Amino acid sequence: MGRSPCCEKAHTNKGAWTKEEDDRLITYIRAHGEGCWRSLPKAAGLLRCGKSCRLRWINYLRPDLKRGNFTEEEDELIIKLHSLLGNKWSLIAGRLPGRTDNEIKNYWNTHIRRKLLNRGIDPATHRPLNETTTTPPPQETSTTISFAASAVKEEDKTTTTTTTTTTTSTSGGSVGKDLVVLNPQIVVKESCPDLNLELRISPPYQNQTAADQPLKSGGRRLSSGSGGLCFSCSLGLQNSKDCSCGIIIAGTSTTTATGNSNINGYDFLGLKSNVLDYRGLEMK
DNA sequence: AAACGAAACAACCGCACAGCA
DNA sequence: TTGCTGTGCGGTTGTTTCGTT
Repeated sequence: MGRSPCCEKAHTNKGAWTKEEDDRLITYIRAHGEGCWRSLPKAAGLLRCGKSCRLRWINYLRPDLKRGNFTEEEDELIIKLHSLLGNKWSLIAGRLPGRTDNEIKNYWNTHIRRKLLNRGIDPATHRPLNETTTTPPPQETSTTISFAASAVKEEDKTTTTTTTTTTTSTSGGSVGKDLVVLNPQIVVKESCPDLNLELRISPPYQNQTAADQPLKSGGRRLSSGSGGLCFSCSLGLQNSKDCSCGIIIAGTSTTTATGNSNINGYDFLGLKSNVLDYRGLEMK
């Protein structure tokens, strides 16, 4: 028995959305909230596929979207994130408030790719173009963000650590990650100075926001950047006045409100001065 | 002003993942 | 354990807009 189609294609509109359709969708979601996309079109009186409604809402109708041109800071941030994450547009979007994965993907393909090529950089590998024939691209090798070196040093300082190394690989571009877990609340600071991409394994934080709640079902949402930290902290912006998770910084380590130690504190892209405004961002 | 090509943007499609019965 | 379902993601395609001749 095959899977039922997400919608009755014969009776659904396709193509550009009309103002009336947008209004219907907005009105319905304001009244009933997001979710249950399959049944939403019928309930909202829309002749659209549920997936289409979801896409329209997420990419264009959500009230927290930032429209308009990308800034130079956003450009550079996207480039850095792409060099580490590959074509993980949703993850990249998660670090750019008000931007959607689709928007970033399009922007990458139309602007940044060309920008990098003009700089003589291969947009796929982030290496100089004349190196790409001799050096395998990161997607296929271990452009692993190796945290092992710093982990060893950190390990010297503690006798109760366990080291877990995981490497993930995906078809679209892999992100190798040596994740060193010291205890359920501590992840060793990676040696990469620019980006805080740590994944935490920790008990649920009591003051979770809606965005930190687990998915009701399905999806591939990753938990990086959540796990009890506010978004400022997930970006390494613990000094930010916008920090809302109660992390107290002491030197190069932090202590959370629950008393757990945290390694942290480097200047994420030099953004401790809030070059980018991440206020109000919710991880998707 | 018209034709054409390139660029930019919007939307669709197929697949993968996670939750649940 | 397995299959179904709902949802999210990345790649691709279609459409519109802009610039040039």
